[in-house]
Amino acid sequence: MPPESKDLKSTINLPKTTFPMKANLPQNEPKMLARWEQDRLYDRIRAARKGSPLYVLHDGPPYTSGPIHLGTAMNKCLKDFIVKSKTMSGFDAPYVPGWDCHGLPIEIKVDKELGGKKLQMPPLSVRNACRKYAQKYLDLQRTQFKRIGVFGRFDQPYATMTPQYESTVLKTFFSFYENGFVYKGLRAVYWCMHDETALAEAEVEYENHTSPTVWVKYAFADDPAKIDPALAGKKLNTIIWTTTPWTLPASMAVAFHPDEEYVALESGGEVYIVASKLAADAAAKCNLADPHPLAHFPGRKLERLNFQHPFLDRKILGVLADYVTMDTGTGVVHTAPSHGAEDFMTGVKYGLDATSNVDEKGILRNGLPEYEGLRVWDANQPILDLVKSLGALLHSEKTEHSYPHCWRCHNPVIFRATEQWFISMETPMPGSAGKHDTLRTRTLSEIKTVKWDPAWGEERLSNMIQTRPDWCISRQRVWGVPIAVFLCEACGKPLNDPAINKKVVELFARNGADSWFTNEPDNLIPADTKCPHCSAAKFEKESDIFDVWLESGASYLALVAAEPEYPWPSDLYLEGGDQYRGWFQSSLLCAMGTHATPPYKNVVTPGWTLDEKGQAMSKSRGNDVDPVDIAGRLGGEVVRLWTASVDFREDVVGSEALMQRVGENYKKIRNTFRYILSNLYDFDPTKDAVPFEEMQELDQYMLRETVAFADDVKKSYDDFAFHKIYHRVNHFCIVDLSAFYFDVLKDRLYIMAPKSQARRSAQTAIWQIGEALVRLLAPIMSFTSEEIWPYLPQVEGREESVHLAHFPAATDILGAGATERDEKQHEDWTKLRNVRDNVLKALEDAREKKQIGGGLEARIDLSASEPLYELLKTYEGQLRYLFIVSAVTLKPWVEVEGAVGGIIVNVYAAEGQKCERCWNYSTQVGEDPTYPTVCERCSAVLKEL
RNA sequence: GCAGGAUUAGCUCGAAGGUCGAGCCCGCGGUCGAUAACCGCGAGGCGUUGGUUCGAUUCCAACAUCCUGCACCA
Repeated sequence: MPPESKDLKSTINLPKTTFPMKANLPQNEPKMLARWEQDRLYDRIRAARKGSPLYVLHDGPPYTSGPIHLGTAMNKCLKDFIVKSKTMSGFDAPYVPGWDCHGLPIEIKVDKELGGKKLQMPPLSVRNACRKYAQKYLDLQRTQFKRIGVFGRFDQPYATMTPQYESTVLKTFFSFYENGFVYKGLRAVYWCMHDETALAEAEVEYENHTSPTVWVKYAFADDPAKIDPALAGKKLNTIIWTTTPWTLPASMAVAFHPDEEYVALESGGEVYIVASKLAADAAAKCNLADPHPLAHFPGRKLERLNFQHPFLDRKILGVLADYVTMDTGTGVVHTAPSHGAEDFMTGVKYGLDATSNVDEKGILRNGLPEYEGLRVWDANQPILDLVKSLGALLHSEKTEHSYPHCWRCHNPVIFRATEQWFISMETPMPGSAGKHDTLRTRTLSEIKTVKWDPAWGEERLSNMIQTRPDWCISRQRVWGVPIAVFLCEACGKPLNDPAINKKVVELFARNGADSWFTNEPDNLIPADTKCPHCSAAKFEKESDIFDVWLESGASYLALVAAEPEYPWPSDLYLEGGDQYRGWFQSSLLCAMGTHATPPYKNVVTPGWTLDEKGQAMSKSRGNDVDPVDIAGRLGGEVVRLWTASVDFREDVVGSEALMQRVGENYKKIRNTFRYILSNLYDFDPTKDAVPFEEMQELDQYMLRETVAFADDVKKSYDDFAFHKIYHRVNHFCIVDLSAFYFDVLKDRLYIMAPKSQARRSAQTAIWQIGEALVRLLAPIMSFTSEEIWPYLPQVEGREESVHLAHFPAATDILGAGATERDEKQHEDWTKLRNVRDNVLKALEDAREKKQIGGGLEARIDLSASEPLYELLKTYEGQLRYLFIVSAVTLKPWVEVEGAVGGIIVNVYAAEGQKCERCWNYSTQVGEDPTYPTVCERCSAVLKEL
């Protein structure tokens, strides 16, 4: 029964699928997540890869004081891409997320919540409040990371506030301690005398402050001829300049720049040494009448010569320092090692006394009656008066300048030298060859064994290790791991007994670091223990806690302690560039102290997240993009795809507009899949698949292109070049598939008899393409790949989840036995596609001239020079389908003026009638009386049906 | 100020000592059998100034702008 003309449409194999065009990601992703959770997919992946080579990416712990931001989201997505791609490459790649829970920011926030109550609370209560706070954000961040599709051992993460972790921190410290790396000593730190506490640099804010500024005469107390013969017998002085007169009692040295020129100015019978560049200014300020230079010399001439303190019986040493600048003052810097960071360093270098005579309340002690017992600010004027009365005050004025303030109480802070714990960078390594084989030098040589990506990381970290001071690991705080060391009550010296240390580590492992607060020394120290220094028998507990960097630096040590089969070193660390100062460095040092090797084989550094103007993204600026918000409105997949779209090794731009754009792109990829699925509705690979060698050549060519595509993508996964994958996938979907292959294939898929070899060949190809593409995209588009997975034909042995599957190999795509590459075929088809582009351009010209509308309304004459003509001749019968026109006539080459690329395309209106079924034009429409409105090709198909 | 990095189309990127290029966006058109789709065509660029070179967007130097970390000091 011949179909009526209106029923012809029902004889066409139009695409059909229930795979929705609209993704509805915000609604569907949470359902997918629930399913994964219920199926315990992460555990099933572990089980599936058990026994495969391990690949351990060790997670850097984010800080638990707020929700995640775009940078954190990107960081986790990148790690997820790596873990999933390694998994699909056949590795056993576990991922244990971690969190950094201790430290100041949390303690400060909790302080604010507690208000004045904190002072009345015992440390354990404060710690409990902090723990609750940290746990709250750990839970929040965990939910947020999962929401963007990150896979990992989320039900059993590592956290720096767990007993096992805390004991590892302490054990790591003892490893340093027992090997002689640790000492306790003075150091100048920021000190808030209002809050009576040391401050970290991050807790200091610069605000304007008005200070008295004084120019003070320091008499020279050495032989002037040592500087220059011209000065012999002169009454010599130098002039210092300071904005903190209260530090003068602590003045131990005057610093000169080694290479800057200084001048000795004679005026009123005395001689003054100041920097040449500042001489005029200093002479004017200090009212030096008629100054004239006696000698010029570099600052280094003054090293280790003596001066006299203006009001104390103390020799002041001439020292050299590179930080002396020539922009303000006199070029001579009064140096009080107990009250300045740089002064302190200089003091260490020259062996100066750094004892602080300022107590924790900021009151001067052990001083002259004029200022004894006064607060530092109140001492300024009396000291100034004292200096003046001795004739040493040459000038004074008020200066407004930027000065560090406490970020909590906003009072100005001071530097104050206090006892701190240090890890010395100059300690010889255990079993070392000599004293030049120190923690610093060995670390520097071990840095070279790590692969840094980008490569500048090696230089950057080396520079930092090269110049960094000893590591100050103590903090006078509550929320952290206590430095669990006993101190002799009599002499104050620490007890370092490995047996006792071990006992405390075990205690921490059982009961957590809180047990340091609940146990008294007597519970932990054997009764007969005596101080090795003074033989006293009474001990007290150290009250400082560890720098949090020491804690997070021990993270891989903690993980390996719990998972002994994990490799040392780990395969990869991946964190932002700020971690060269932080985690990369502290992890490296902790590993050096315990294993004498780095904890990582590879270190990768993503860039910073910026807004569309190139400004750093931050919540306080209000230019941040919230990944959780994007996930809620556009989908977690969009956050993932955005992460993949940018070159993460550089600073990356994130914005609403970019997310929208990526979302558009997502639709394109999704539609490509939808088209594949919609043409497989009647395809069962076990029955219908066509062997490679029997496939149409276009299909063979496209499958080989797919193999090349898969190779590129897999290579890019290995290189962590996700943005290349993003662009390669786009290109493949848009240019190779949608615009070329699928467009050409429509005719064959729709028109040919459903079970015809031609159609089955095409279906086999797109099935394999879909199967390859879904796997290759799974690490990045984890939600959508999983959604697509069951829509593709189910063959036996196929995994339940795409995330359990492997990347496709060439034999998966082509079938066994097919040659992976065919250069001739590739070149031929590249040329054919080139000709196609020329034809499409010619069609567009004809369209513009209103000669044709759709391509099928055209027939074309094509002529080409050799050897292209020969090639076209071979494919002559296929050309009309390749170009999607109704007819192609191949003509021998004739030399024509203006022919481009050896091709001439002429477009004409197609001859004959439009076939009502396939829309091609044919002169034979109507020849078959059974089907009078269709072409010869369609009538043949219809007879077959 | 010190250390490290960046600058290519409106956006995201790729390549290379020899006329740079892709996708998206945009404009125009086609199609109405992937339709909250699909196809084609078009427009559009190497931060600035020097140097090396036959030739530089590429190599070198300086400058500018931006990012990160450190130092911001007497």
